[in-house]
Amino acid sequence: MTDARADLALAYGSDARGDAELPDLVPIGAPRKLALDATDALREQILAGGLRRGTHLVEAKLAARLGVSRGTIREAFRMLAAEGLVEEAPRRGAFVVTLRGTDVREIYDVRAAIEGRAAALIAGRRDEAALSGLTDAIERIRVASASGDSREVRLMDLAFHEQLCALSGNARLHDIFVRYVPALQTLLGFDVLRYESLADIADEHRALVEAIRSGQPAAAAAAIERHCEEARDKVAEAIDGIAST
Amino acid sequence: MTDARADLALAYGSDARGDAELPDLVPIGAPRKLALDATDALREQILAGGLRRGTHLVEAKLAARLGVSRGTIREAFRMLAAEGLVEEAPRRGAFVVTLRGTDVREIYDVRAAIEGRAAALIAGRRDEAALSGLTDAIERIRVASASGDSREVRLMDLAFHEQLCALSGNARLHDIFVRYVPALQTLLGFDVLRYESLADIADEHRALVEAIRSGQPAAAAAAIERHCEEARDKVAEAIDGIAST
DNA sequence: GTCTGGTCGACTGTCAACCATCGACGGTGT
DNA sequence: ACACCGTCGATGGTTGACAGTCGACCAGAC
Repeated sequence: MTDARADLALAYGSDARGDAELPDLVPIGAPRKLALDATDALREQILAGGLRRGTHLVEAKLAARLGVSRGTIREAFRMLAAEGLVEEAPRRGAFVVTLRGTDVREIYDVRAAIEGRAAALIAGRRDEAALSGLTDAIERIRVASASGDSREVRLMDLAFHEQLCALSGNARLHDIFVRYVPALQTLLGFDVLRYESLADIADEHRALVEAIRSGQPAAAAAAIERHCEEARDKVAEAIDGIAST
Repeated sequence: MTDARADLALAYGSDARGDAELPDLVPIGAPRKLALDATDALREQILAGGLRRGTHLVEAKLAARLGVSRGTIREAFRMLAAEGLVEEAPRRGAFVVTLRGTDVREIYDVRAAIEGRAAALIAGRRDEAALSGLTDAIERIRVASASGDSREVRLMDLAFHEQLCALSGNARLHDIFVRYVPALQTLLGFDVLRYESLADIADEHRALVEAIRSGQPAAAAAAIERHCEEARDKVAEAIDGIAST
């Protein structure tokens, strides 16, 4: 789980975080399990669109293709299921998740709950370090939007929100975020809805950080929640529009 | 996962819920997987205290004892890990979770986030059916407290909070609640902290429902959050007190 | 006496092969 | 058109085996 979290973090760019490693070699990477590699491979395929929504994932075939045993694939399925990328139907197998408008709405409401709380925690603590971490994240959004790369902007946007959860100091909040959100975000394909103006994004987030900086947990939470709810409504509407496929 | 949810619900007494089954045989239970049985068996053992915190769970031994194969046990481990009852250390195995004060605090903050939003959703929807469902749950708390059975009161208390999440209409909020909370609650042993007066519990929850009934999402959320935070501080303090073990 | 190095058993991670059973599909008979 | 039936593919679960690691123990070197 910890590994999955780290991977996802990397996946959308927080590798650039300011973790300035201490003097020498300290931690040594945790022993990597094969099942995790399999999970990554499958996740990548799904998110990249190589496996379309609703696809039936056949254990044996994937095992053969990835060169691992069925047991390992099963393990990967379970992790992906926990991330919400795959649904398992007893006796029928695993399927690439199909998202409906209600799913999107639900997940964004979870986001509102989780991120709102995270913001409140940081605000209540008047955590300067966290605030500067968030400011850095905004800077990365700004850079991305200056370059005009809309996909990168979305990644950095998402990274900002993950930072928020990570910096809350509550590992479980962060866990939940990582488990539910990035997958969804990527499934949506980065272009369900278009920004009016890329430049506005950074400003919008700056306002959020200001709300947190105010030191009033309730206000901070409210700001983030509103942010999530707006996104929820826009995205869900867009999805419902397409869902007629 | 759905099954696990149902089981946990049963585990703390919502079997008494008002689901009055329709006429005849309708649903037929979903095909039950062996791994789920194993999960239940282990969970029960852990929660009942048969397996003490920190115990190393050895795959082969458990497999033999439960009469299933190692693969099945592994699957069970992963589910328990998702519920937070077990920690998996790569190459070293699975261990019964050891809770510290910070863990408790984290989980109660997750509760505040989740339940706060659930309350806000119900309030915003002015959902009469949900309100009456919650009222029923309170009634069960009252009955339990009248009987003086403090353990039963705790179960019904927890059931109330699960109802809140379930009735929010957001399955994912409910999922998160079920995954994080009941296990913790039970791990705490039902008696980390004593109620001053059992009778107060029902009243306290009645106030929560009134806040929801007001129809103001923010107020409803705030009430629940405060409720959770108070519990958090009390319980965490109690745990830290004992932790010197 | 403590630190180093090696041995050994225990356990996990993974694989391959196998079986019973369930579900979906397609053909058949009515 | 519809219900029945048999086949085929896939899952759920088992067994047995094996390499790599971890942890503990033991013995010798500094």
